[in-house]
Amino acid sequence: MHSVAVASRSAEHRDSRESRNGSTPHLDAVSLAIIEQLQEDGRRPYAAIGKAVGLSEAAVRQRVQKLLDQGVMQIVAVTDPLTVGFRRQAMVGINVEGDVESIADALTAMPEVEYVVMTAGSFDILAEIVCEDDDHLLDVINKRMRALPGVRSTESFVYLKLKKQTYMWGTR
Amino acid sequence: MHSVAVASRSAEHRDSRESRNGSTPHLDAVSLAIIEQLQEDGRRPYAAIGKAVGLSEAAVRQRVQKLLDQGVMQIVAVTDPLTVGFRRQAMVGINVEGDVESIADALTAMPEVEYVVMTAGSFDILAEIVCEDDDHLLDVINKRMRALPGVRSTESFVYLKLKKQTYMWGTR
DNA sequence: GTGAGATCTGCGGATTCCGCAGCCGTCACG
DNA sequence: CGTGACGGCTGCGGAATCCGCAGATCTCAC
Repeated sequence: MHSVAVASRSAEHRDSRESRNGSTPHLDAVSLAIIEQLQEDGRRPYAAIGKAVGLSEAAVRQRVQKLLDQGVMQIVAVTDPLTVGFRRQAMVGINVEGDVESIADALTAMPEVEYVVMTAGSFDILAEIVCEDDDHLLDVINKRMRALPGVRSTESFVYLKLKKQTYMWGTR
Repeated sequence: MHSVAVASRSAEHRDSRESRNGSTPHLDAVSLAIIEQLQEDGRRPYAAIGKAVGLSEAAVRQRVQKLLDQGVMQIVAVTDPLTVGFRRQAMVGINVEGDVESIADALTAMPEVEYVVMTAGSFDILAEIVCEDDDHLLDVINKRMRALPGVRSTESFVYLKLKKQTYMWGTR
């Protein structure tokens, strides 16, 4: 059993070395498994996770802490904003002239903007907005987003009903 | 101090009664505050939350359990899928003829679909897809989504870079 | 007014969290 | 080849947390 543990550990090292091609800080199979456990239940005890992935409780704790520190993962409560008092949400498609990334950064700085992604297709950027009411939504879109220099046009999709929202990738 | 606690409790009751107009199961100020605490840190101890919102540890535990059971909130680990090995993501705008909700339900049943929302605007539905590679993405969009009866057209926005992803509404 | 229901509190006992020391690999360097 | 630094895992206690339960209080309905 001891030799098995050693073998699996060196295998992980091989994995982490191979996956160091991208800019993102590696991620071996064990950390993946830990993340999957926490995607099922963000409060699952470290000992239970350790049993599931074949690691001691302390090792799981150290890895989780590292993943959090590195920003690879965050453990949070998520809700349907509509049930929490945010009446108006919208996805906004944006076309940009000039530097797309600087516009995206400007959007990122807005607290009402929950989600910003650069895309290929008929929009350069998609941004999700969460507001308390129509006035607030209108203000953000027309006064603040369209006022950014370089924003050529925007198209809004106001949310009527949220049907699905999961965070289970890797768990299927 | 005892009378103060009683007063605040009856105030909460008033809140919950007022907010019972929507179809969603109420949500008083204390539960809101608990959710905010867990949005900052999903593993925060119940006692610490209780101190912050003015409730005993056991009461916080009962409320959190209830919020989870009711599906109002979930405590999970969230990551940037790109760092976890899912190379291709896309937002897909969909136009529907006939019953929009049944199409949305069909999309919800697909494991690759992370996010489904019914919208007003030039799309009836927005769906976010998370896939491992281009083949997988192509398969989901062309073979499965466009094959649904009632789907008139789709437009895809492949993700190039995720710039922001937060879950802090209510905490600002 | 009386009982059902919901929610909060307080309290042990079991479980979990957390820091620390020690061990064992790998790697770099002389 | 040896040696020292470093990262990661284990095991171990003590402190903190979790969890179920019984009792109290308030509301609501009949």
